[in-house]
Amino acid sequence: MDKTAFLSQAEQHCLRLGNRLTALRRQVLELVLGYPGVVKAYQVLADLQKERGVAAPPTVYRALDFLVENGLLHRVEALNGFIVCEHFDCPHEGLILVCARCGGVTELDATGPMAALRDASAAAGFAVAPQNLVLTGTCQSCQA
Amino acid sequence: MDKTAFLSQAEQHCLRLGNRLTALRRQVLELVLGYPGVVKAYQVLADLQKERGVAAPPTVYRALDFLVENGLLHRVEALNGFIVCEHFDCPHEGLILVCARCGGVTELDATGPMAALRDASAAAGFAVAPQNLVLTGTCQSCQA
DNA sequence: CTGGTGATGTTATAGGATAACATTCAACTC
DNA sequence: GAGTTGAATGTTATCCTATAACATCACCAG
Ligand SMILES: [Zn+2]
Ligand SMILES: [Zn+2]
Ligand SMILES: [Zn+2]
Ligand SMILES: [Zn+2]
Repeated sequence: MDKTAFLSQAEQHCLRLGNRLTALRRQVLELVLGYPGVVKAYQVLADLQKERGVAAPPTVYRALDFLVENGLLHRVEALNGFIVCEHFDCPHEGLILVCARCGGVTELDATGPMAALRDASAAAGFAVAPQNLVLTGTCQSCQA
Repeated sequence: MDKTAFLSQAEQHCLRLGNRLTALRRQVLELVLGYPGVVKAYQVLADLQKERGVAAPPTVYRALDFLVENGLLHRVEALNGFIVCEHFDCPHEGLILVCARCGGVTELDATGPMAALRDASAAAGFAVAPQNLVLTGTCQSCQA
């Protein structure tokens, strides 16, 4: 999907959820889209400052939080970063693989393994909520 | 296992790995043991300062890193915290279940499910690094 | 116009982690 | 015992990440 189409669909997606993809939020999403993999909040902030002149942390954090809440981004806790979700329109439990060396990201279907995790947790009385799984490691091209 | 026995076994465990559980490291481990769930580095730092008078962040971070490397603690990335590993003597990867309602934490051995995830990822050319899995959900007592 | 609501701007600070260098300690050699 | 070496710890400073608190603005309904 090309960038323009993605942004357009993202806007529709937000509307369906009853939220607005404002100019600022759209700009932030566009900046994140400019990276192949994981982006950090302060990186986006720096980019935003180049385009707008001024911007403070809360500006970018609020936009990023909005995008995460609306399913357009995933937060990668282990790396203090964010990645674009390529298929925000279909509800999914993705397996997100993040390369620790190049920052590249791959999403796999993890239905089977997730079910196994859910079963193991249920046996301990714990109800696992729907969520994405983020694993770090090394991608194919970074394996020496 | 009671605290003294745990510390004693932890010391033996480190020795087997060719490392030393020094007084400082032991003290930090003891402080973490004092908490039922997730502890943060700066909380440990504060405790350490109460007991020693002075202590700086690197002191506690180095000790925590050592304990993680030796399998006595797990780092919970998503929460910027650490938990004690109750079964450090058998190699495993933790499945850490965090209750969204009460904040309680349970650790399961996720070696099996992790192997499944690793296989699925390997099929995509991705080498998953050893790590803990953090899942959110609802614990038994919080399920109404 | 006016009040209310959501979004954004602004300032300041809290919270988490590490770099770089100095010092001390334990163990091993001579 | 003195000297040497590498690991561990102390110390200072700084960077990165994230949010609190409050002010302002844009928009729309009444
Ligand atoms: Zn996704
Ligand atoms: Zn890579
Ligand atoms: Zn464990
Ligand atoms: Zn609970």
